[in-house]
Amino acid sequence: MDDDRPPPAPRIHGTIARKLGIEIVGGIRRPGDILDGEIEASEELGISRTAYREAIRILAAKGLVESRPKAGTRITSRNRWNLLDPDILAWTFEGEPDPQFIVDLFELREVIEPAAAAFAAQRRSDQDLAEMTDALKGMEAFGLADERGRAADQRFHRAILAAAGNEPLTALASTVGAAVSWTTKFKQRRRNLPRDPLPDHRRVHEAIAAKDADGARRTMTDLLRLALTDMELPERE
Amino acid sequence: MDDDRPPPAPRIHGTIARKLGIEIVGGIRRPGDILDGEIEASEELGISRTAYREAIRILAAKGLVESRPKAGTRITSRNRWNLLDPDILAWTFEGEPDPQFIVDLFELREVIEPAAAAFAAQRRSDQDLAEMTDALKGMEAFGLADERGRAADQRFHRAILAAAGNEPLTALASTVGAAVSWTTKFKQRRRNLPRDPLPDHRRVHEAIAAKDADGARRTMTDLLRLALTDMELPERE
DNA sequence: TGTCTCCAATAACTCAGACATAATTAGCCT
DNA sequence: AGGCTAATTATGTCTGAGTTATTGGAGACA
Repeated sequence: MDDDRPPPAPRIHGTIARKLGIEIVGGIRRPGDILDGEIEASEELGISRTAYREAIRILAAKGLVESRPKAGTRITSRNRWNLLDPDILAWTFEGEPDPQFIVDLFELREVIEPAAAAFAAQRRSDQDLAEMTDALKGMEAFGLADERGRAADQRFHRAILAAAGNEPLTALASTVGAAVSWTTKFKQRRRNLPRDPLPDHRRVHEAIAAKDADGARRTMTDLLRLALTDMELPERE
Repeated sequence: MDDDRPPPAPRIHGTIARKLGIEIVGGIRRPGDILDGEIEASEELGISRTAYREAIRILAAKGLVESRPKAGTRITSRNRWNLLDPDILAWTFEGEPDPQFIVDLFELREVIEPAAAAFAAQRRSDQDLAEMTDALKGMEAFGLADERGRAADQRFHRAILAAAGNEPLTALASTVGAAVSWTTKFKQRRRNLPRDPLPDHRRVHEAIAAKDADGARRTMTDLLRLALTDMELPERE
């Protein structure tokens, strides 16, 4: 069910799409800007027009640009961007993301994950629970300072989303869940483990194990709120 | 701030991407399937390899396929698809979408929109409120049987999301909001206006106008729950 | 018999150059 | 001044050749 083959080797079109994508979400290139013509741009980059065009198609598919004959390829306004697209999210965190954006992302998590935890408490299978238990063990074994520990953290949250039994909701997991990982790395950068998040995770786990929907919602809300305050980001006025 | 230029004329690569995308999300082609080679496929479709390849790049950007030299282009497993991508959502509703999927979508709305309504009640500007008022008037004027009325309905929900002041949350609006429109059309198909949804909308509007966050959350929840029961879709067991 | 290394086949990838098409712009006419 | 028309131009499409990354199997070896 899960195709876990090694990712394809990086190709030119993907590389260029990534490069341009980072420049766009990073604000180097701004909405309304018109990119250089295909011939000029491809020569500038030392690649063929074909490869450059395919890169543009990728960006257009994600809503970052729109191109039309004669007018050229222009960067669309931000509200047209698919901010939840995994690639776009990853590109956003390649640069220095706007602190407000991170706050917004956490706010989104505070909306989604408690609800997902409640659903998970109601619908989880024993296998789902076993996956959560295993992930929790991984977090305990390595801690969040370790890369493997962070991976286990992500697995824990993904397992909850999966147990919620709602496909579109789970699709958010790959994006928001990825953001979790980036923000955690972000956090480590400025301070060493401000507080032990493991007890919070255990409480969520217990509630889901007991099929206590309200408890799961509440404990998950607590977990996220504390995680956010630990980030020491600007509060919303 | 909003680039509302006429959409570019349909091009071959977009058309083919759409066609293949519909076949994939519609289940005609299944995960794990390998598409025909570029030469064969492009000849079959009567187009050039270039156009076909660009179509594949679009699908790959949305996570539907993955291609590698020698191995070919294969359809990825569903959990890799960006189900929230506006195009994918639209393609899904081109065919007969799985009823369970629609239920999941409504469930997602019931998670997101009440929270958004609560934020909107706290953060709305007078201009935001004016937009909602205007949209509500549009709904009253035309009713949901009319295309313009449905457009006003969408505007109402979008205005709330926008007033919530959370960009990623708003990004969901273009997808979930679009789904609203499709499901409404879906509903009209089987029965003529089961119940007047306007009073529900007015109550949400009043709560947001009064900056009553809890009230906004509650009334929005009611609105969505009733809208779902009106769909007469299979309940989750 | 099973495992490993190497090699050849293959399909996607990249390139180059030409022609077609659709927006835009300027210019013309009314 | 306004609206139609045609030239301009950047993207779109096509063809055909050459390159590169996987793969699957042949052959060597334990």
